[in-house]
Amino acid sequence: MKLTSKGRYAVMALVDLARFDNINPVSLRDISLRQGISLDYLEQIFSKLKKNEIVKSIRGTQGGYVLNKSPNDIKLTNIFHAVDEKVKTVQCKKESKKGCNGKATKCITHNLWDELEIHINTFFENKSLKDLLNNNKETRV
Amino acid sequence: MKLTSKGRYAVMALVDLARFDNINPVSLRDISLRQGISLDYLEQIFSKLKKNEIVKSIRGTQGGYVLNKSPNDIKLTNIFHAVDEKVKTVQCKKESKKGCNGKATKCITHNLWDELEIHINTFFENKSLKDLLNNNKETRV
DNA sequence: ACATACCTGACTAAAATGGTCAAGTTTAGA
DNA sequence: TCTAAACTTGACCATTTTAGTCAGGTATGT
Repeated sequence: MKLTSKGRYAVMALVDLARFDNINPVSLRDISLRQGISLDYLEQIFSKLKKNEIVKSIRGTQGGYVLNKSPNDIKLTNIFHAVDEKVKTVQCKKESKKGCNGKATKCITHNLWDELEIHINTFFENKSLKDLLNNNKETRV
Repeated sequence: MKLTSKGRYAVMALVDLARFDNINPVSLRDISLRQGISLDYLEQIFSKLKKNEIVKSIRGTQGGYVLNKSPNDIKLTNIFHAVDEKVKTVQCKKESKKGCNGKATKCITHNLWDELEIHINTFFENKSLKDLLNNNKETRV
């Protein structure tokens, strides 16, 4: 079980964005430089964040991205969902013969994964961008 | 973020084993049939479970595997650890220029992943095989 | 007009995943 | 003692996912 870097980058980029978007939109180029994330990759990520209305884009010179909601209203759940970083515990193959369906034992551990999923999602639902901002204020240069 | 089927199979197999090992050792062939898991794959998994002293093996005809501890003492943490199903949230590349080390911002989200890891591991540490057994008694045929 | 910045989609190398296959060794029981 | 059941080990492999890169765009402020 692991967290992919796409989800990680999304969070890092948004925290970065949240810090700097007070006055002007923030360009991906700046985020790329500050966070050490490939610009091309960032573009993919922000495309998804935009589709999910987490950020707004402003084109042209001096353009960039801006948060579309207050940091307090952007939960980690939203971010991960936007970039397809799902908490997949188990897919008991939907139509399969084996696994959850066919057998008498019926995927003994089914309940377990449900519980785990809830456990993790609760964590993400209770964390917002704002929490991360506060958390890191002292490390700001 | 996802749970691999290796970890899932390990748990399923051990629950199965725990149910049937009262008198005789349980052969992987039986588990394979009951749970619909490839025998060859089970062998890989049990090899690791044995190295981690979660099960014992008995060779020869009528041989098989037996739990090495009481179900109450086998936590999910132990199982996942045995089959290398780690909760990896983030590796801030150890010696890397980018990411956590070089930059002034210093991996803004570091604390977050630590918290998450603790959150998940707590869940696994508090779940034992016995919990799963009780949980599923009613579904037993 | 032109540089800056967003936008889009195709492509790809490398790693992880989810196994299979082959060739054993050990031991109970006929 | 012979043999079949069962564990043991390690190599191998196809597919999928990941983590990007590349190559083109399009929009817009100055």
